[in-house]
Amino acid sequence: MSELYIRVAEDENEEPMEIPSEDDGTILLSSVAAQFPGACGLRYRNPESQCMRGVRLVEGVLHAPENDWGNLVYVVNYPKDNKRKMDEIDAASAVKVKRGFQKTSDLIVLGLPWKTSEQDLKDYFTTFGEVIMVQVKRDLKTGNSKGFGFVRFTEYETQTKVIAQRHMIDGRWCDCKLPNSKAGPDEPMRSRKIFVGRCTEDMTTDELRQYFMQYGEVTDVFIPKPFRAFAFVTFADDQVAQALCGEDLIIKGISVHISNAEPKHNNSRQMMDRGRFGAGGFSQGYGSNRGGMGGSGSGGVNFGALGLNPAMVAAAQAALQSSWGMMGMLANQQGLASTSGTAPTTRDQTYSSTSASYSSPSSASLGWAAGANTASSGGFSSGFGTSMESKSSSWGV
DNA sequence: GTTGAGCGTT
Repeated sequence: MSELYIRVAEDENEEPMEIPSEDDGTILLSSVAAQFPGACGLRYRNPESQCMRGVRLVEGVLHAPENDWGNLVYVVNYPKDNKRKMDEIDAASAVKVKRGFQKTSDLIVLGLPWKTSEQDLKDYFTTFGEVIMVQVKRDLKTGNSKGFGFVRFTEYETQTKVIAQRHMIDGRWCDCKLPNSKAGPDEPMRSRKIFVGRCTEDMTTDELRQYFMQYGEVTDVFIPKPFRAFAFVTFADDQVAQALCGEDLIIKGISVHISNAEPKHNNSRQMMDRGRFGAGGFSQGYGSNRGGMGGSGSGGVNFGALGLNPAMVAAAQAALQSSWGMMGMLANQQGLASTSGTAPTTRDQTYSSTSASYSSPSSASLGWAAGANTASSGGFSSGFGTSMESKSSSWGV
């Protein structure tokens, strides 16, 4: 393969480092982040206008301007320099400041190479901020590393930053988290966690992390296995999570829906109001009603008579986890049916139509309805079906 | 001497 390197520097006046590109000429953000921990993008000075320009970043992939990286030196962007969505989120930092001081805690570092020493750890983490303590846990007899350790920083801000990203340490990706054993009552992760519905199976945790990085620091990405068409993403800042709730975002050409991971009180109500779940919505088995819409689907948005797609079932199952009371109970019945093997057959159709059904914010509420219809049979092409199809062409799935 | 999700002898 033809190795192509582009020059990247922390600052315009700093010494650049060469970063390898991919075979298609793009550069992975992770490649940049491996050398510049915390990086969230690249920019460069446009020779003509002398203005700084951002490098296109799509789902963790950096694309060369004009399809040619040229001989420019690119400058690393860090989250704090991001002014994009941050306007809405400025209130968040204000709140954070208001809260005043946050105590730092030990962070567990998972995934360390066997050979990494405490000095290595300290050297690495010092690039983020002042380090109070590092430990590498070892077998007492052999002295061999157990592959994890701990680190503690002086500044809470540093801790937040470190938790928010993955770490390439001595050639392995490592994660830093708040230790479980000590994370007692003070883990109000709820408001910082979002539910990402309508995920597809090919979305990896890394991709989701890369995608959601643009909105703020991501501390965790969780994809339930086996595949259930949803994921949880946790941000360092709860305001970021809140700001995204209710939005429909496009990831890899697929429209995913963001909602709160723990809508305890009013969210099931909201979903009713938005027409996503009919009154009798989850009354029928998932696998038993394919093509069984017959005349009962006469224009109505009644899920009981249509097919349930995996995203709906998944959402319902997640609702159970998320203590959505009634919705959870109803969904549980579906869960038994759907896990018995019929889900994969309908998945493909459902997804193509699900993504096609996305056209504008106002039509988002039709999302699952259209998907279910299309997946059931060909019998539903009269109504708004045509407009859906015309729009589906713009999504190269 | 091996390992690769997890949770810290002192």
